[in-house]
Amino acid sequence: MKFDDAIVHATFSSPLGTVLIAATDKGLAGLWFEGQRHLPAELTGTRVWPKDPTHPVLEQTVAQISEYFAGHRRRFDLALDLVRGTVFQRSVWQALQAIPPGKTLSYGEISAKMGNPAAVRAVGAAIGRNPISIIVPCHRVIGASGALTGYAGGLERKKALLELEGALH
Amino acid sequence: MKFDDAIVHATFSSPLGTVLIAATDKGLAGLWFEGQRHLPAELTGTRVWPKDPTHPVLEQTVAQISEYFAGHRRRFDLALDLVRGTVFQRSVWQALQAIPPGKTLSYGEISAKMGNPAAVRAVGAAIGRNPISIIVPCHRVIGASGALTGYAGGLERKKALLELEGALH
DNA sequence: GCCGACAGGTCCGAAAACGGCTAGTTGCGC
DNA sequence: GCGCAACTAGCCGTTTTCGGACCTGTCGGC
Repeated sequence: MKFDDAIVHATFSSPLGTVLIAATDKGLAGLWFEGQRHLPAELTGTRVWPKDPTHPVLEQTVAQISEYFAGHRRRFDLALDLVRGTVFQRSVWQALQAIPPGKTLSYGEISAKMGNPAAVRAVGAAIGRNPISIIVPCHRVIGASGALTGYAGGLERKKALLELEGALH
Repeated sequence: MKFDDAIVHATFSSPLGTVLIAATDKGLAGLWFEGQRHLPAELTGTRVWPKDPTHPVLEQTVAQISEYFAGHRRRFDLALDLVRGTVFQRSVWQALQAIPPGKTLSYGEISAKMGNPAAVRAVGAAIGRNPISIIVPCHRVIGASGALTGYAGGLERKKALLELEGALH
């Protein structure tokens, strides 16, 4: 995944560990947990983005995420910069945003809704590459059997997020 | 067991407890005691059949069963819809209808009559799935030793039915 | 470029488990 | 010896369970 536009980042701590966020002038471009998988190359490599905690989008993000973890917010109001990724991935991420808080869907239901029921594994792979955790709610997708099945940030975090939203039990 | 055709149901009370009956336009399709085993999924699940106590077949059934329990009737004159079930099950249910009231057969005798003497346990399993109790007289089949051995509606009911028909002692 | 791995799910066949049994064999007590 | 209970091992259709095969888009490695 490439980030050609001017991009800045910041970090803050959450109940689920340190969180790194990145934004362009178009909006929030990424939100990753510490140690999660499928991080963009810029985060693991030598080249880094400039740090700028005063960026308006990043400040809004920190505020809304804090409200979210405090249980005072369920939906987010943020400009998102989701230009990157393949056509297929973007359509998956778009489908994710249609899942309301407190509800879950299965990978199969997502692929069916996208008109390609057989692309279940591909959907799983694309969800795993979702750059904006929590806000693009990839954690609301679980296995058809009800098992949590996987999460780039670790199953513990997925479980915690779903419990926070009241989607379990 | 599937019930694809249009089907309606009704309930009535008998000396042996509440009875549920179901019918299609082809005839009586089911008669179950309250709480008996091997109920069709439609009765235990969320999906239910429409209720229609005025259905001709159901009215006839209620009338004839009442006469039966009053001791004024031994044979039934009803159209039966026994299309469902496997080939083997249907042949077993057919064999049951050949047992006259007041008489009993053993599971082994049934399987022998069907030309497959070794299929005794299979016969027992099929009899347990008989959808139309009383009228398809599964209660007239007892163990080779004379023991009642089993009944989906409970051994007490089996015993009561056989006593009513004068098949005991 | 080709290959293999994935945050899954469906289908199909094989295998095992499960019964409303029963004849045969023990192991008792008389 | 005899009778009776308890156990056993086959019997057979059905149901359930389980394991592969296959599908699909991307990405990382060769």
